[in-house]
Amino acid sequence: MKKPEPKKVTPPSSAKPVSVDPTVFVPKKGMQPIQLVRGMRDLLPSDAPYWKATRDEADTIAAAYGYEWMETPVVEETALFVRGVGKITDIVEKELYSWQTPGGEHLSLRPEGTASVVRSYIQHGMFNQPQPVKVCYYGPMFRHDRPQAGRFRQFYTFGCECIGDGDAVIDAQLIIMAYNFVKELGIESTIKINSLGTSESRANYKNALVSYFRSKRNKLSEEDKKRLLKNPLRLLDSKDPGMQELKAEAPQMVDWLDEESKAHFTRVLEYLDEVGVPYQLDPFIVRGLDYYSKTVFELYAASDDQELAQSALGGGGRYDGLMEILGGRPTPGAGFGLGLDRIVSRLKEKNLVAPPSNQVDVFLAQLGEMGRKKALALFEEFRQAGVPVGEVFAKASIKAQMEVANKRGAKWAVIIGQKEVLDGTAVIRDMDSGNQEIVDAKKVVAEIKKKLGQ
RNA sequence: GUGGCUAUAGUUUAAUGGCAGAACACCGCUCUGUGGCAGCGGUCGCGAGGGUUCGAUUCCCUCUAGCCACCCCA
Repeated sequence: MKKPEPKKVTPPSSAKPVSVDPTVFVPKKGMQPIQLVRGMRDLLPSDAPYWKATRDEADTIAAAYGYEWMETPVVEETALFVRGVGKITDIVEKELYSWQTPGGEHLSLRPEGTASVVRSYIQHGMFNQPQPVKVCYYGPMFRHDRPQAGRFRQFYTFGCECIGDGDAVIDAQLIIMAYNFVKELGIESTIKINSLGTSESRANYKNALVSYFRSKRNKLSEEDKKRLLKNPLRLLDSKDPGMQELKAEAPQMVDWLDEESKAHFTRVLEYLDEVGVPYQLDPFIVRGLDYYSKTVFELYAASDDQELAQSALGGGGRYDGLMEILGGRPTPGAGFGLGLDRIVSRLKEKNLVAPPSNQVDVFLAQLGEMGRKKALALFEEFRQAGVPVGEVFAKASIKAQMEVANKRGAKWAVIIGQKEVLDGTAVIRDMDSGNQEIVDAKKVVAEIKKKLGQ
């Protein structure tokens, strides 16, 4: 941890002695304002409706499929991710935000959600609950990747995990959920799906793959040679033009799947067919996290959306071995994570959500200190009566307040000035016609309710 | 992390080796207890640092950030 450098303050020599508190930051002229940290971003009020729509849909879909909300901390022991996600993965090797505390703990900001949920499942003995345990979460993840459009160092994920049952129907239903989530928001997507088999069959396949590519080693690019050593499965995803021919003749994962994984995969696909959720088999989907087994899938924005950068919206799969890796009893699990930043940016670009609105039907304006006091109290009356009212009490001039009332689309303005306070009345102005009527201050709320048809 | 492109007001942008302009937005006035329309006025800017030059927003270098491709994926 870096300690903040103490601020040095040197008083000008000619100045008369001034007592300067060195712990107080003294602003200087022409000082640069502090900027966002690289890869971070502000979610502004103008984006709020899009995030709200996304959040609401997440709640709706989770509830519909019987998933309960939970939240794990943003900070975890580094070991959780090293063991869970895998030591030899990009996420852990180069994208983890890690540090050591003064107390000597090795901590990291979470790069994904599954490892934490599984940790929590073990720690809170959730295996004693009816299985499977179905939970969802919604929150920020951190990866120290190079930022780009649609790729931030802090990004938001909606994830669902189903732990405690290994049936293929669970894999299928998770995929259906992810697909429906974006579909119901108005985004067409494509599912790419593959099976990695069990860790044994995957290991066998990996060996076959390595020996195949080793024999062609001289034809590999430098990047691919590295992959051969580190993560041979990723060779299948290489975009190196010279690789296409080699890839075509390479051993296929399907041929190395054990019988059980093969049957499992077939059932997943059958279930998807049954529901009519479209998918593409893609042997190159291998996922960048080590914990996956059997089913893996990724969700991409449909082709007409691909002019937008970063079309991958999310992904997931089965992780039957993860529980043991993290020290729990053998328990199957499966889940997915969806990138909300990317989903929100599509909602915006396609105008799928009503733009931000601060419209109100009724606006409360005041004049003079007495009027302001009365209006402040009247505002509370309206609020308790459940009538949304706009106000800018901070502005003194009636003119400025009427401007705001107009901007916010108010149909009626309620005006209280000195005179009204003394008379115990209020003015109700029809903003369309400009007609005004004077009513008893005690009856304003009822009167407005009547006008609103409530 | 590697390579490339870019950086002018809150936003979208124009021009220029010699005073940096516009539109929208914001604030105010015309209208001192009343909004929309109109007219007028105002605030705010060359990402940071260095170099070349009489003079740099403009040319060069470094840094920073964004974007694009790779790497990966959310």
